[in-house]
Amino acid sequence: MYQSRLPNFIKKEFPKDEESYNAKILVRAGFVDKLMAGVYTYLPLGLRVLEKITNLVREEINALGAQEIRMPALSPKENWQRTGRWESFDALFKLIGRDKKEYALGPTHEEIVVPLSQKAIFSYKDLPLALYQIQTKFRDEARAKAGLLRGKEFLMKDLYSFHADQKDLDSFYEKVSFAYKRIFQRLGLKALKVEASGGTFSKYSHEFQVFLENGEDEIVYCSHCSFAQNKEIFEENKGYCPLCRSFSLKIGRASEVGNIFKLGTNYSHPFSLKYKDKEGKENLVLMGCYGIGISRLMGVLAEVFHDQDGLIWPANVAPFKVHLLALFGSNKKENRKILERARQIYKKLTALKIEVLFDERLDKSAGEKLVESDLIGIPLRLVVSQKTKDKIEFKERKKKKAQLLGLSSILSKINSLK
RNA sequence: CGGGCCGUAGUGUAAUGGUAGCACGAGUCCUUUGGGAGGAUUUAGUCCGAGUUCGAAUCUCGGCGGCCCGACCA
Repeated sequence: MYQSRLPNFIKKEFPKDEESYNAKILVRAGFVDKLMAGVYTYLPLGLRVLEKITNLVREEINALGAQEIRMPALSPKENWQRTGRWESFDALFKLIGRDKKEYALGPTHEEIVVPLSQKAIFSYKDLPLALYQIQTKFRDEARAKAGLLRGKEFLMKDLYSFHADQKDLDSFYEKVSFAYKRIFQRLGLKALKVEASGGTFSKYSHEFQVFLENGEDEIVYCSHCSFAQNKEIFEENKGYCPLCRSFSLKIGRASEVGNIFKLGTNYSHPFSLKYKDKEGKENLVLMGCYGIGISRLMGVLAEVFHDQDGLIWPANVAPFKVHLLALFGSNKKENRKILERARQIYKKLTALKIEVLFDERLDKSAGEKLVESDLIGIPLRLVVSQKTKDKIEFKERKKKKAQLLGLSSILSKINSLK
């Protein structure tokens, strides 16, 4: 991609109306634009990151044998009345159509997926079933906060599973848990699996929490064993770990990037979602639901991976793998050569399906290009200039030192990045 | 939803109640080019509404909006 084609949303200063780091840097570096509190536009660079995360999540969820669907964001009041959540779901966005009918904008989709699955679940032979979607969610939050960490409109992966018996639900729940661990691991995040309240309907739940200064949750965990609980359910004792009994309990702030629930029959019951077993007897379907906040993850990644100069994206979600800069001098003839060399490199890399952002802009100074490159945070930077002669300067965003290399050794460096 | 802080060109900032200024950006021209280049020139602003006052960006009230703390967050 030629950088001259990118609309330039990069700012010289941090926005004054944001305080959380992820909001400040993502706005400044031109990844997102704020439309209103808790609602952001994803600009070209930001959308690329969002889709990288989306695809990574999709891969792992597909590997569970789940089927992707896309449910509507708009849904009728009746479905929500059926479960009582028209009244009880505080953050439900409600609207009225010209037909005077009332609708909800989906904050989560149990009310939609249950009647949907009813059309495909009749017998024990139709189970288990797992459906998921990656879709924009709406929640009328009392307070949007911390940039992408809590928005009124956000991207979420929501998976719903359907089972004939508890054992099957339990084993699928564990499989999802492992898939989640893989997802966060691939994103370079240390996510702690934490016991949490099941909320109004469910007794059991686990959250996946990433330690962050400005995370919303407080986590009690043991530095000695695997004990970890959300502070909201932690019961005070004499200071030792309830699991391993060592005095190694710690507390930390974290942001919830995923959660998994065993819903049991809480949603199949109001919709009478049943299947016939081998004896022809009708039973309620057991359900689980599993969410990952995709856009929140993008905010968390910005919070975790940066330095004073800007973002440092992990390679597998970076908007591009390589940032190729052509730095020009005063000599026009020389500049033409530099541009030509850079263009050759760009062509070779793109022919190898390597994603390259090519800063070939003539009207930007070398300094500005370098500063912007650091802000954007693409993992590898290549520079062609008068200084590099017939070599190419290679630098990893996360490292201090650059080195001059030939194209072939640069190619092997890029390949080893993966 | 309670509390606090705050709203000035696109961005970031200044202006005792007394001429709304500066920098960056953007447009044009020239010179520049390895860490946000320089000159010339143009462009663009006091969130909205009322009040106090000879005079309001500044004081008062109301609204709207943003951030933060808390409550809330199946």
